[in-house]
Amino acid sequence: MSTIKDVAALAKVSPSTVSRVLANSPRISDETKQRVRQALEQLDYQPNVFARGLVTNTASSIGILIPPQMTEFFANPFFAEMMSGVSEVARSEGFDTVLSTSAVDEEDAVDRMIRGRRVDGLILLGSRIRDAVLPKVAQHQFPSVLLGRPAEDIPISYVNNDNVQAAYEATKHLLDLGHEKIGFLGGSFDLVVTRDRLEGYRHALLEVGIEPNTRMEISTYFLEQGGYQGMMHLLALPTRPTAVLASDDVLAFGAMRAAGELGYHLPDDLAIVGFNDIRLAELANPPLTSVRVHMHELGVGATRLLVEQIRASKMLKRSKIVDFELVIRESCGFHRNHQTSSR
Amino acid sequence: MSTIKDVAALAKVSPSTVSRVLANSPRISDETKQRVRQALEQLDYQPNVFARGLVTNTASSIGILIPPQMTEFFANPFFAEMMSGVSEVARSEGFDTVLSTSAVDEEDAVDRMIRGRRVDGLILLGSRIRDAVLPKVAQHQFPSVLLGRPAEDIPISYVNNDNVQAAYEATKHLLDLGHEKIGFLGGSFDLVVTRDRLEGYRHALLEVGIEPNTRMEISTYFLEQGGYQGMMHLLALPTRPTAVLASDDVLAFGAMRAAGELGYHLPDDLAIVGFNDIRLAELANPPLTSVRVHMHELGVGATRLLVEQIRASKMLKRSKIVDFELVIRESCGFHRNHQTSSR
DNA sequence: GTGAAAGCGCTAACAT
DNA sequence: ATGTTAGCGCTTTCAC
Repeated sequence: MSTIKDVAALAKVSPSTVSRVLANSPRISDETKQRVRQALEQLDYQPNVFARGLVTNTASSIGILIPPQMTEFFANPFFAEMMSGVSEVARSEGFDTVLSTSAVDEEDAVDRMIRGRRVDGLILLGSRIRDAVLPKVAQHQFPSVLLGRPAEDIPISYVNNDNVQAAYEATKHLLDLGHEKIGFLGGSFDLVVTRDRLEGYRHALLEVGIEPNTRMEISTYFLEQGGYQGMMHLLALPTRPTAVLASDDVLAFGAMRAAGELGYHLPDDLAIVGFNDIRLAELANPPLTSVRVHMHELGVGATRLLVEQIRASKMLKRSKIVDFELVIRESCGFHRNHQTSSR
Repeated sequence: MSTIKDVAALAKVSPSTVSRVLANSPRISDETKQRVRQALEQLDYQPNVFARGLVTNTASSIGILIPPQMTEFFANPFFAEMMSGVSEVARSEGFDTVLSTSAVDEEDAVDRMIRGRRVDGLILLGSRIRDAVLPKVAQHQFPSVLLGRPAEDIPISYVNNDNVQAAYEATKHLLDLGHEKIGFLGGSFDLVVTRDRLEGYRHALLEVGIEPNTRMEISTYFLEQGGYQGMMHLLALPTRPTAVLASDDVLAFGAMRAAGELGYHLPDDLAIVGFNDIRLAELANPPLTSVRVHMHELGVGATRLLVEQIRASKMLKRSKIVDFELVIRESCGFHRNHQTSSR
């Protein structure tokens, strides 16, 4: 393993000169650069990231903070697509991507990442009410981007969908189809995304004079199994919903399975709308109407915002709202046209 | 940001004593430990990973090398589940997980990771014929585990399924159902996994006296769209297959979509078997028969093997074959029983 | 335009 | 049981 000294010796210059060539300093003569580069090549030199990091205080890597509860992170195609966007931008900007899964103590994980200087910036997933991580990064003024939006007024950059409006439009679609008993199937009510979608859902109902019924609003865990259980719950109600807005396609799939097992037929007996429009939504039986949120673009946008902050070496408060579209398929009636409503 | 010196000053000891307390050295008196720990706490000390890494030459992190072609990495639930296994073990063993996506030059990425000391070990994905990365890690004697098996005889640890046997059994199942024209839908023929599954498929055919027909063996890209195109190809053949073995559930989904669009009805007109048994296989229409490969366990096994090598600080040649099961569902006939055949 | 020297924060001999 | 010292490999003043 050759060091900068070895290169220097071979090129008959000092280590500092090699370092300058590495940084492509304009103050080094072309001739010397040539010679050093050749030595670099010959010794197949690779800089030691620790030595470099120790002096520059940068890690050339960004962290993805996966909340402890989010075991579903890896299971959900939503996150996978988002990650592909993150990874794409990170790589092209010269950053590695570090996954931080903090089983137990999330705050501790943040500390390790930030203060241990392991990463230069953080992408935060899934904000919740009274989130402890957000104030922490804000306090440290650590470059960070939230995927979602902060619940409280915390100065942090974020990339989000307009979830209130999206849920509003999706619910409106169900109302337009004549449904009056519409259920809501979401993740934890502590999650901002759940709250926002619930708000949009309620708003649509109220607008046409339907009083939201909390019995119809189910909070469950973000997995197929959660959707299954939630749907069983909804269908057991004295007056069951004829339509359901699921806050995630995977929940919708679970709901469809529950409905199927009990002999309900979609879309005749029951309409279902999902969220995220993962690739398999189209392949479900029947194909699932879903709100497309452009997951890849969310990841790209978040990472761009993050890199910008890292370059400026400070926390910025910026935000970006990514478009959505309601993709209408057979799961809530045979409107064959791929009608979209965007903003 | 407090350093070890600050802690030392506060606790009125030397930096080395603090370092020893951090490492929980038995040679430090309980009294001193107490005092140092209090100082640690008070200053909210976090070790600088670079300084530590520079001297210990360890990164406390493992890398996942995602091959350039594998854009499908993130899109495929297979990898997501595998990652959850990796991440689980890594975290519990005190390692961070670094994702390395090398758009262009994979060998270069390996160099950066290995020689830049960015990670202590590597998990390699998707080996292919004449893979350039494998010899490289072997030459460096760098702790690594391949997910799959090496094509050539390269001394490297790996975790794999018995893909030959799995494809054999899956094909046998189709033969037993009376099919004689069976197509194969796989990824690149350069991939060892494709070759192995193709071998098992051919073996099953030959065993009952059917000569494999290369026209029936399609190589496509590992996405739903690839499965769709491949299936279109197969169905356009003069004598179309009545059954298809897909080397991935996502391919199978694409194949199902193609069949559906052309008006074929599963399982009457066409039987399909997939690979991996991702969660959504059960939810497809009809539910997809698939070879369950225990993706999570593959990730766990690979990471355990890797950590072992890192601890031994050398490359080991060990391997582990993870069981598979053929999970029979409606996509190839109504054998309702969840019959499994394992080895 | 290039070299010498200091120092980033930590660990690990080597002392005592 | 604890302190002193050197040094990991690099960047960056400060000289010249």
